[in-house]
Amino acid sequence: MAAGSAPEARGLMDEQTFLDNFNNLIYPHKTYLFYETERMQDDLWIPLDEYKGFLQNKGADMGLERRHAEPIFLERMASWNLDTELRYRITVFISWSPCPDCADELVKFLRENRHVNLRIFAARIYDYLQGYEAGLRALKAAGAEVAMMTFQEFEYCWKNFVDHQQDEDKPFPPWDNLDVRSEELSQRLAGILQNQED
DNA sequence: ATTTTCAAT
Repeated sequence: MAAGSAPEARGLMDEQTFLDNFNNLIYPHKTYLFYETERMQDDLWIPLDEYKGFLQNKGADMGLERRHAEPIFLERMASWNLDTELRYRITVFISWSPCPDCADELVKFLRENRHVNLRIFAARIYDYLQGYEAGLRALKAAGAEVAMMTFQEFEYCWKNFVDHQQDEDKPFPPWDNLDVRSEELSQRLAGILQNQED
């Protein structure tokens, strides 16, 4: 894609939207999801830039049907018609971890698409709905990697999915207590994933 | 240990 095209067309998010929605200390009422795709070739993962970008959940505003970010992503992925003879790795960075229903949908996708590996990094744990722990465990059991975003992932997204306009080398500005919160959430997630009861 | 949770008021 041309370097001069609009940020949105290149799959880039503006800086403030990123900082406002991926901050792991606050509780926004919306979800953003970055995704990128790689294909296995000669034992190496080759990035496929045409399958890289981001999306947001759809709200009840404008009379639209409410949809979580994950079904929108699954629909977008289905439209790619990835070659079942090849091996793909899709990495998702999502501001809220999948709810139980979305986890189930992702699990179903993984069962039906064995040629796709899925890695999910979440900024925060969405624990509002009953059964969220079982949903996360089901994702892991289906072969997905599930982890919390740490400084490394926040910085990665900043560099790879955020539009910095003139200042391409603008460093990621971490918020206070990013690391402390990330560590807390990682410990919580580890406990959830290790727990056997469903 | 903590909570504001893919809104609605």
